[in-house]
Amino acid sequence: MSNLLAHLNEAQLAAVTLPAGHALILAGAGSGKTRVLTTRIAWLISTGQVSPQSLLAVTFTNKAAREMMTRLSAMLPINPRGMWIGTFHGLCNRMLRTHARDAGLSPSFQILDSSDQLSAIKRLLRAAGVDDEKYPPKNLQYFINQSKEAGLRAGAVEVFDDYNRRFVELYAAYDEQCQREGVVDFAELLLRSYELLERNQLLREHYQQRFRHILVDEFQDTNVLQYRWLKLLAGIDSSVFAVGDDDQSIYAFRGANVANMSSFEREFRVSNLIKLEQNYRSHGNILDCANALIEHNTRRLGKNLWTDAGDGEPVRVHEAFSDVLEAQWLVDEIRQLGRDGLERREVALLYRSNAQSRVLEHALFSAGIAYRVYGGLRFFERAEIRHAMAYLRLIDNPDDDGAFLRVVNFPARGIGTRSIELLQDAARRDSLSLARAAAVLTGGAAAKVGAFLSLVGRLREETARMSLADLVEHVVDRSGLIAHYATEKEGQERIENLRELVNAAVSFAAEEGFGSDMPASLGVARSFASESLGGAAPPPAPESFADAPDPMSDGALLLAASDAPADPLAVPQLSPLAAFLSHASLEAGESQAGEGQDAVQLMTVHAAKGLEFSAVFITGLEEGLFPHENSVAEVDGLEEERRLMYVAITRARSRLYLSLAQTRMLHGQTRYNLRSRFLEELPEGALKWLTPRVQAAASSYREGWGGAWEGVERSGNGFGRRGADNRSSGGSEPWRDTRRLPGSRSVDRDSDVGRADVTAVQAAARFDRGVPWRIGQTVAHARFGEGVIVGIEGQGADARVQINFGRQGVKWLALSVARLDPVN
DNA sequence: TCGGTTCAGAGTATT
DNA sequence: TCTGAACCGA
Repeated sequence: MSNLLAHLNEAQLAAVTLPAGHALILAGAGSGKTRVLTTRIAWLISTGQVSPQSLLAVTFTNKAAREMMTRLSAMLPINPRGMWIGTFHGLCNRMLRTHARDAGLSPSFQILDSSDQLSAIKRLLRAAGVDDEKYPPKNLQYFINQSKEAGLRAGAVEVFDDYNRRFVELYAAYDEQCQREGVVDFAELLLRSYELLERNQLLREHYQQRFRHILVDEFQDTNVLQYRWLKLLAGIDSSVFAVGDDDQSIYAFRGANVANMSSFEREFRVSNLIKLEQNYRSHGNILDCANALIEHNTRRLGKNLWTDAGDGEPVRVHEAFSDVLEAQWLVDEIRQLGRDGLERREVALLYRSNAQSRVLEHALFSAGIAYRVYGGLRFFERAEIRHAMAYLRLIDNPDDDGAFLRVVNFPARGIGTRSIELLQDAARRDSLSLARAAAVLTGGAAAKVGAFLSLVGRLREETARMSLADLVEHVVDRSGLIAHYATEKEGQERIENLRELVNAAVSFAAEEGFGSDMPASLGVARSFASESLGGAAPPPAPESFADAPDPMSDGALLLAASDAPADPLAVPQLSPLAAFLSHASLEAGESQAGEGQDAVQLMTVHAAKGLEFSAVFITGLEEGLFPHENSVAEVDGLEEERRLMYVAITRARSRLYLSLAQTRMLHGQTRYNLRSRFLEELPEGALKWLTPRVQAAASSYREGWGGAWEGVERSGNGFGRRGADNRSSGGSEPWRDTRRLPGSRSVDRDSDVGRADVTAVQAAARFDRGVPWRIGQTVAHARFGEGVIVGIEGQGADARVQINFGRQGVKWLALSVARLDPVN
């Protein structure tokens, strides 16, 4: 055990060995966060303070959960598989499977990923005859997920207008459809689990007493519902150990609520707050940049990274004329790093948005430098894999309409839209699944759909006693998918992927301890016989849960079973096939092969979170790009961008490069960007400019841009149609006022000044005329709260500003009336 | 049912 | 500029 705690610094040691009680660990970038978390678990177990069954650790990604388990099994002679370590969704899934009946679900419910969900919504809208122009499926999806993540069922969503009322109706209809089909979307996993605990006192108390220690990773990324779920799970005797970094909160846009950190501190009366500030990753100059930058944010919990590794090299800054030249410079620099002995995989190129990768890829490709781009299609998202999974889903559950529609005519069987529509009408009329409604069809359509159904039925029978791996292989071979792709020009890769799916099943079975003699459809969860999912007996609505928590229900018994450490099945009663299906939905798989390859790593800054590299290039440091123009108009948007920059900087171990381009091709237009304000926020002393640092930007930009600049001049003296002239504004450095403006100025060579240009220019003009507000500025209003100025119009007594108040909406306010106070 | 054309939109993303 | 989705004609 002393071994366990060796090499921990003082703060880490204190965190790891905290006595029971709630704790918040503010773990800076590179401060050994994961190490503290896993060592804490190992310490708790090895000192006998908690049994492995009485501990729950939750992360956001499967990768993080795996990492935790790997490290744990290296520290302790235990198998962490049976422990409650996993993602929020994974743990909720587990809980719902165990208590499916109490949760009003079939124990083998299937999980919809985002695109399954979107198809389900489109199907719903079509069935309901809803105008999808007026109610775009994507918007409804967003609405539903938002509501669920706020813990709101359709009945609980407040609406004030007809438009949103319709959304609520559709939300309710969507939930009904899911319930009917026995499927559950991601947000539902959490909400259902939350409701289960909330309504079932016995279950809640059981888990509250069971989980003495609850550990949460990346706490700053939790959303409202996840936080409430944790609150529900934590009993009087539980200790919640939350690890996070408010400065690395970069997921507000997908619902993360940093405020959970301070709520946690307050609501749990956290007495132990420990800051991990010693950084083991980066050299001093890099940390100086990170610290100085993040200082510009307000409302931080407060933290300062330090290292004893020395200053290291300066942070290099390079300003190129164009995006193409920026890429060219990167290539040269990467080559030089290679000559200095640095491996390719130790070099990362980071960018704010995916669109920026193309130029970089082009340059790397031309130079013959191996690279790997993160993101893109993941394994289980590939069309051929989705098709195969649909066959598997139908074998497991014939009532899965989504799966039915995906493959009823794939490979093509001559079943057209017409037949499908007939089928859907019948299904709706009699409240049947599509497969069950097929009986109503007549003629050729009946024969064709019948052939499909008997194919699925045959596959189900043939595989009934097969192991999971054999089943998957059988289905891949006999579904007709392989034969279909064999006829396609580029089908070979798809066939290989299908073979890979068989491999995935083999390793999944091995990991889960499914022997090759164990039938995959063990306890065949539902065949046509399972009426509970059909139309006849509707499953209990979630609202009815509270009725009957029978202390000796199946759930309670299963609970005991799952407590037994010897139980090889993490999830009782789930067939290997159903387990594989849920595994595939919860874990989309690797995005690309070739991970072991020695290649330069290209990714967005978001994707880089949690990673580290010897050399990091942060590219495109321009106003409008980074910070992104869309973010500047959002409440707290700029601060989130700054945190993003902070994350980017702290990825680097010894070498950090910052680069920008004066002109960039974006959306088919050449844009002329200003240098990112973030560069101005870094300490001069830590930087080394590789290109002349241009102080009086206007004059030398003019030289550098040549003709392009003249284009601007022609279109209106350089500052837009309204005639505001920077050179006549009288200031000694007129540019300084505009350079802080958000949005890049874009110029259409032939005609006129681009839209973004006009906005910036107008703002500049207003600024020059003494309107004391600028776009991007955060202001406070007595009634609407805080907002961000996104537009300025008019002058003097007529001046109006457009402000985005977030939830309160975007409003135009007359400056002569509204009282605004600057924030910051 | 497929293949070409047209059009809109273009920010970050895990489960 | 480029991509993906929607649409139309053969």
